[in-house]
Amino acid sequence: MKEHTVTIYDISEKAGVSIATVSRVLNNSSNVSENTRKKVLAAIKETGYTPNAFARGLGLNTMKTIGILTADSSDLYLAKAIYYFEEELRENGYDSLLCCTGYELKDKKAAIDLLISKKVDGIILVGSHFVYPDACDNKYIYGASEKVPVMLLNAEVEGDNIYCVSSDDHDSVYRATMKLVESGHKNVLYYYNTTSYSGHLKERGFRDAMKDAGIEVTERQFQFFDGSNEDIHGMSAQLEKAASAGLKFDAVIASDDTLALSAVKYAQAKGYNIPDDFSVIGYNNSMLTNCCDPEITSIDNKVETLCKHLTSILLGVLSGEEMPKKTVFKADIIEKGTTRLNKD
Amino acid sequence: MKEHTVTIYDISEKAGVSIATVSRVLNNSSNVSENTRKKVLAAIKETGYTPNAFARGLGLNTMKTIGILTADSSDLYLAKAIYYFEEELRENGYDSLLCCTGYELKDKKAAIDLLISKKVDGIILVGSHFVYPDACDNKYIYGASEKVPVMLLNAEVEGDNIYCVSSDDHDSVYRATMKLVESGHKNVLYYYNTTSYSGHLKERGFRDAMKDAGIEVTERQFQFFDGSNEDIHGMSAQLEKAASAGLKFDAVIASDDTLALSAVKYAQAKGYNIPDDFSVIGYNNSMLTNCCDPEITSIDNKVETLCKHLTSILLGVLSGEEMPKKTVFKADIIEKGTTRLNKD
DNA sequence: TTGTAAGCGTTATCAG
DNA sequence: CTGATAACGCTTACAA
Repeated sequence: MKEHTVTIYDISEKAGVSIATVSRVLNNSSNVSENTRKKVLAAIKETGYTPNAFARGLGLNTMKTIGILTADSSDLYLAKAIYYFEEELRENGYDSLLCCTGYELKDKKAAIDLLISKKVDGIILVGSHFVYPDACDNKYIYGASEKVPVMLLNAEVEGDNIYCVSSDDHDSVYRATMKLVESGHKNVLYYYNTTSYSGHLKERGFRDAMKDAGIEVTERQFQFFDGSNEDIHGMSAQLEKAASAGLKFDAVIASDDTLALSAVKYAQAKGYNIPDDFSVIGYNNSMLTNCCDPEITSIDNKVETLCKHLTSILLGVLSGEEMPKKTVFKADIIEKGTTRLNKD
Repeated sequence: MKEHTVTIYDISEKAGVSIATVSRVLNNSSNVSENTRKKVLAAIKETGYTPNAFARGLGLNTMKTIGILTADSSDLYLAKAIYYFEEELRENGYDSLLCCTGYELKDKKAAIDLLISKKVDGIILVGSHFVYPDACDNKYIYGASEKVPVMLLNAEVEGDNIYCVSSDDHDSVYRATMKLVESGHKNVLYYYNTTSYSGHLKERGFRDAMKDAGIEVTERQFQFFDGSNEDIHGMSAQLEKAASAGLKFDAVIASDDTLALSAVKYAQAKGYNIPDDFSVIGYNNSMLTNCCDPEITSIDNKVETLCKHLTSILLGVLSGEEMPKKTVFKADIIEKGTTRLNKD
């Protein structure tokens, strides 16, 4: 008794109609008499028939799938973004093909090619790591955009069929730095772990604020942490090392909540009183900010808002509408226990 | 000038061979003369041709895709698991279709149906939430297993074409509880936030350990937190409330690191000295355990190991091999600063 | 309102 | 070693 997967032919036979009619009821297509529709639906229910997605894909040239690329789906921030994308897309009938690429350019290229060969309808690049300072390294994005719309979260690339949604990182770090300075901090350390596009913007924000505040900065104030995203120990240790090498700082502004948390741990190990002796500002306003005591003041770049907007733009593009190529949101500074910022 | 996507016919024409031959070189199939192979490859390179995945899927009845279901891809633990799955699968030529279902049964059913209708080659259910105490609620898993192999991470269901990989949650909590008791703790509170399959095992482990230690437990010692996974505040508040209602406890064993972290915050707010007055053990040994001071002793259930094993079992099943239906790993107790456990 | 038939782009089975 | 040709299961003009 060979298992015969039920096809549209079986249904047509059982219902006593042609396959075209079956297809019509399947697609809620125009003009099917209530009577035959019922017959067909009955046959479908009886057999448990489901249309073959490949055949359908072949005919329609789409399987309603969006490729989501991210360096690391287990990163707190990226994971959140993926979550929102997946949710929004599915609510609109699209599935998500996920690719975690790591941080190597060649792996990103490979993943994007693979997604395109699998005929995704669009591609979302989650996180600023996909855009490189050297324009040449961004060619692969243009390549992809020739085939399908490419959406960037927290990054910016100009081009046909490329759409960007981001948070104004320069502005938010600028404002945060200013507040720190205005509340009396002279020696602010900038602690970062990414040299991506948005990473540069953040750093720029810091530099510009210091400049506008008339405070000289030295390169030692810029601490780059080059290790795992989860290595809180290592992060604290680096601050400790910098301090014992003579670097003075009474505040840290971090490009990421993890770094901020490590700064809190560092300061507490030193016996500093937060926020009186020492201030910290993080980035992303993730749950990590609530994990220590006092809780961490952090920049909230509203990932949910960004993701929902990005998705709606993508859906618009896919249905042929004209959509904005670039959308920028302002971030909020969420003040908690690691700062005492004078004014608003 | 209409854009004509290049097909196998174009290649066959350009190379002066039949489409069958093109297909053969495409699939490294047997017996193609070196000469014609070259011609075909040249034509392919010249045109930038890529095979149409849908057509291929139609013929082969697979697009080498695995459906990954999880309640919440932004949960720290689940996100890690997804990361490992995706990585392992892609290295073996499979893509991952991700579905975040939330915690509602009906949404899980819908998602699984959708994945099957998209013709995935297998399904991975990530996290114990997919298995319900009431067997009736697990029918949907059997339904899926009739179509494709179903893999469960941290859950157990017996059935054809269903494979389970898990960590021995009962054992690990049992051992952790015992250590706590042996190191002098009489009033251990069990703090949990899930009633899933593995949740029950953990609780069982706690109960059995207490029983074997000859310590009576009251139901008040079992605190269930029914809120967001990220609501550290709420979690601490619940402990505070229980305490002020007269519940005495000098240790917390948590079903999750988040809860453990909230216990640390609670104890520190109370001014307790950890680990001298108060001990805490978490679960998952996630980065959260390193976020506070002292750092949290936690049960490491080796998610990476589990995921890699699960994937290799799935791959085995897909290639027709006989594979173990149930694989259980022992967890480790990683002792850090929130406990002082006497012996090993 | 319904049916017929022509694709969609592969793979696989035969012959040659 | 290579070429016809029949699936694969569905959508969609075009006819009726």
